[in-house]
Amino acid sequence: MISVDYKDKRPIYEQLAVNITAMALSGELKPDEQLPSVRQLAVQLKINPNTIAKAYAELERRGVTYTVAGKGSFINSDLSSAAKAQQSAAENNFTEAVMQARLCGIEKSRLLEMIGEAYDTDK
Amino acid sequence: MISVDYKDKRPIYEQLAVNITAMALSGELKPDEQLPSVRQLAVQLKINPNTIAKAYAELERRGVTYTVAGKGSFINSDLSSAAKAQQSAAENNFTEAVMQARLCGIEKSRLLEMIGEAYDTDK
DNA sequence: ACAAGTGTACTAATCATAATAATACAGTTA
DNA sequence: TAACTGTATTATTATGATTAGTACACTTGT
Repeated sequence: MISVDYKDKRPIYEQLAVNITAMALSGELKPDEQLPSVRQLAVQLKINPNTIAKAYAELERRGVTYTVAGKGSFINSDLSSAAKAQQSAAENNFTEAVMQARLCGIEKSRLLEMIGEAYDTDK
Repeated sequence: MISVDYKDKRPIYEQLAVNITAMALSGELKPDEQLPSVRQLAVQLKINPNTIAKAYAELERRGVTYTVAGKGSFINSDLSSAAKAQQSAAENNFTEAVMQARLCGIEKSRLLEMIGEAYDTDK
């Protein structure tokens, strides 16, 4: 389900874009499946339609969706570029986390331990 | 050297706090060593004294420094609480990065590879 | 043709945060 | 006493996110 977390410091439109991208990549949203309309989702989440529109514009810019004038926004069938971008971002994030941990004096063996746990966590 | 990066999206006062904390934990700043004065550092970095003051207040709140009225701010000799907080944050960040990577379909073996490289990087 | 729905565009107003600016104050030091 | 310390206060500016309201071109179903 598409949702928004107000405790999250990221802008709402960014949360929506990331959220929907994840749902598309996981298959929870199928290729060519139509997203809820801007106005409909705005009512559902009780936020401004312009914020939804901004998120949808971002999704199209990132290659996650395509737009048909007068019809709506749909999940792209080719998500390879979005998937690559996401993986690249995740790898950068991971590398940064490793270097940060090293600077804190965390041993490499400890990181290896943590991977074992974190990688198999449900969530 | 204490510095500020305007390309960084984090607030200046936060950058300063993190920067000085890292210098204290690495030993680049010794226990009981006096930090540059609010006004002096403001001139040096060409930013407002209030921004420095905010960073110094944060550092004291986080247990990195102590303040002597009329004298200045000094590095705390006991940095264990700050070190623990920093390590805890780094571990959380690392765990998040691992789970994000897994969600992107990155194999565990790939992460193990990347640790080998990232952990030994200079920077 | 018509009405209702789609995304998009535009301007304005509001709000929160960061940063600047200019003082002022209490304490310390020489 | 003079010059320095951190701190506090108030006001102002800048920026980004969000809200608000409106308008437009397009598609769909009647």
